[in-house]
Amino acid sequence: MDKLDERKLKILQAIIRNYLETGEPVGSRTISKYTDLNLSSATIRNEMSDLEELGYIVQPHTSAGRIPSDKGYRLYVDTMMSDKIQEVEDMKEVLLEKADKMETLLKQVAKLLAVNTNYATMVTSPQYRSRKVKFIQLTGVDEEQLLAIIVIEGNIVKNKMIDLRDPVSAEIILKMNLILNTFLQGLDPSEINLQIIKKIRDQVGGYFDLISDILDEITQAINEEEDIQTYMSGTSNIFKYPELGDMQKASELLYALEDKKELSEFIAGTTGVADEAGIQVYIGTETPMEAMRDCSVVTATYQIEEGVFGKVGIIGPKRMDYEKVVGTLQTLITQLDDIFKKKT
Amino acid sequence: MDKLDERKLKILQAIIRNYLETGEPVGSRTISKYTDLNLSSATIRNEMSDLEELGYIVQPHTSAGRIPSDKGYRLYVDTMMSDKIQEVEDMKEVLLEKADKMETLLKQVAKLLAVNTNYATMVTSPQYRSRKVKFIQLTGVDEEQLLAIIVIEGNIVKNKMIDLRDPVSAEIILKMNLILNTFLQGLDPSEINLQIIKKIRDQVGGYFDLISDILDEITQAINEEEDIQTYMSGTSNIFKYPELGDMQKASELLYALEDKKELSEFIAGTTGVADEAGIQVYIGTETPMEAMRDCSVVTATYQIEEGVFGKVGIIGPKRMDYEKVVGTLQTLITQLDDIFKKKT
DNA sequence: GTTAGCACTCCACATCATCGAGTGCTAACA
DNA sequence: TGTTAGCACTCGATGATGTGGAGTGCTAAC
Repeated sequence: MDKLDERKLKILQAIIRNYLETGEPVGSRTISKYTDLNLSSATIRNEMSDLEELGYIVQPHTSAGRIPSDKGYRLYVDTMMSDKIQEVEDMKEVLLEKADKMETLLKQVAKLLAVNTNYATMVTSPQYRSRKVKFIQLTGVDEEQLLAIIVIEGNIVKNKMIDLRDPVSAEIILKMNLILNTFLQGLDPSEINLQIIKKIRDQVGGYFDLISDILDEITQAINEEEDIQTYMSGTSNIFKYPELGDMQKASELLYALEDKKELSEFIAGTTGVADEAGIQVYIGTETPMEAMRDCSVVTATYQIEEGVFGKVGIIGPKRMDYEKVVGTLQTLITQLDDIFKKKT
Repeated sequence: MDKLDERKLKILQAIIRNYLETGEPVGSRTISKYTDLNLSSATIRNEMSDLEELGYIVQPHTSAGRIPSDKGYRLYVDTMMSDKIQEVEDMKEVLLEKADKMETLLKQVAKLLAVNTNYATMVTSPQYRSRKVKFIQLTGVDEEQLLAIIVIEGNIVKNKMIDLRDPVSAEIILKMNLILNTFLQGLDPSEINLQIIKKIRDQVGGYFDLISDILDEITQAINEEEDIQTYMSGTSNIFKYPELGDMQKASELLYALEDKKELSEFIAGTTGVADEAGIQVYIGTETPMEAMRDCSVVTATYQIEEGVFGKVGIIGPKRMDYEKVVGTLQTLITQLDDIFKKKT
């Protein structure tokens, strides 16, 4: 039913392109000149009337030009976007310079993207699927404290300080190290059950309180909500787009962006992989967040290693430059891949 | 020269109080009714005229009421603020619940403050003055990687992964541990010089490359810009205050807030302790940041232990409720103190 | 099927008048 | 000398009004 003929497609594309650039409703005369169709404005008007009836464009009010509807944008990003390869400056170098630490790297990514695109960006820290203990190390720091280092599969390192009720000798610590590693290696938290705890206790012989403390801390460290951090940047960019910029909307939107929880859940949860590069586009009401009804969100997935991945999201007005955003994300993901591969 | 008599003070106070509440210029008639001075509006007008001449209040335009100037606010917070003790709900419990980790705790603090005050808040992570190595531990993770754990005075734990060019035996690792600790304990990075490196090398005998790698990572870990994190919350609150809320100003301000670097430098650098509780108030142009000329900033210092402290800042409109903010910060600081004391 | 022409719509913008809060000043009063 | 009532004046905020222009839809001619 929605079959659009060649000409309608061309006109729709022209409308969208133009609107993306100017942000103002586009009229029939503009299109008549803008395209190479050599049609008069009147003809265009007829076609536009059809396109409106089909729901691809809307009129903000009678006697204004047309702007794309969500449906129109959708068609555009799905089928009409030109794959112009982005000549984004090589981001890798900028990134590597600062890549001493994952956290810094991700912050840097968010910032870089924000500066490059002029939209708001967010990056979530990688989520680790596996939570198997790879390695545990207890070390006496001083008389009162024990440092527990837990390495989880994927080389995530966690440390916990454990308060000692009574001093513990170096031998005991060594012994515990051995025993803990023997029993816990390769387990994930759900597998650390009473039986295992009992075995450990038997082996150590005594120090019940201490063992409980230690095991508590270890399981806590592993489970630790794998604090999906979200790093944002460029939120103030939304002021650059008048259609988001009236007090009301801007404040709502910023408020929503600030509530990182909901947002990151949405972005992290964008599982359906739409695109070979894992890039997904959400237009207007396609996002689950009310405050974003006038926005579009583009997400991408970066992967650190098998099963360890995080998300990158760009939030902008519906009339965002999808080509550029998608292109930039593509190169970014590629370059991140390179970085992580080298690091491993 | 600026001696204000009792009556002028009372009037100024009334003006400020009123303006803090309403946010609108206050006229003479209002004051005449609002105060218990029993003076007619005409008299008030004369006094107001004087106050204006002295620079404590200004008129946005002829035939509008007066609003306090920065100087007026300053006088107010310095001498006229009532010390009404804030009956802030006990924040301790809320905080302790989540206080498993410093980072989470601080984020929580920022959020709590933002919700409580309806202003924008920021919290900087504690800064450690001393950088002395307390303790180093190398552990082989697998054939290719070595985990270095560095504990710095104040029990800051850092870890670094070190790629191994060739496998290293457990004995060697043990030996290195011993040697590294012998030579590096109690030193800060500036003291790790060539001489010491040479000594270490001599002792280990061989493994030159590895030792360089390890020492590199260690010094890097210690120096690591002690990433003064800043956690912000409630930035969208600024929309609640119309005087900050016009596009232009709001966007500037948000932009400035986003540039955490400058902001946190300012807030972290607020060294002069003005108040017995370490609370400082910056009004309007007293802040070093241009974008904040219409804002006030209140900062406080929390201390974790001797020499380890961080900052809390509240950013709001000049007509912020100073009493409440200062009060809230005071209780917050007290409660944080309690929390940290208990933890130690 | 396409186009020129035309009446019509509606927003954006500027102009204008009005209203009211608040001032400064003067003159009278205690 | 300090206080007050009265009054003219200022100036922003608000709303009504008018005008111009961009753009549409429709009709009739090509």
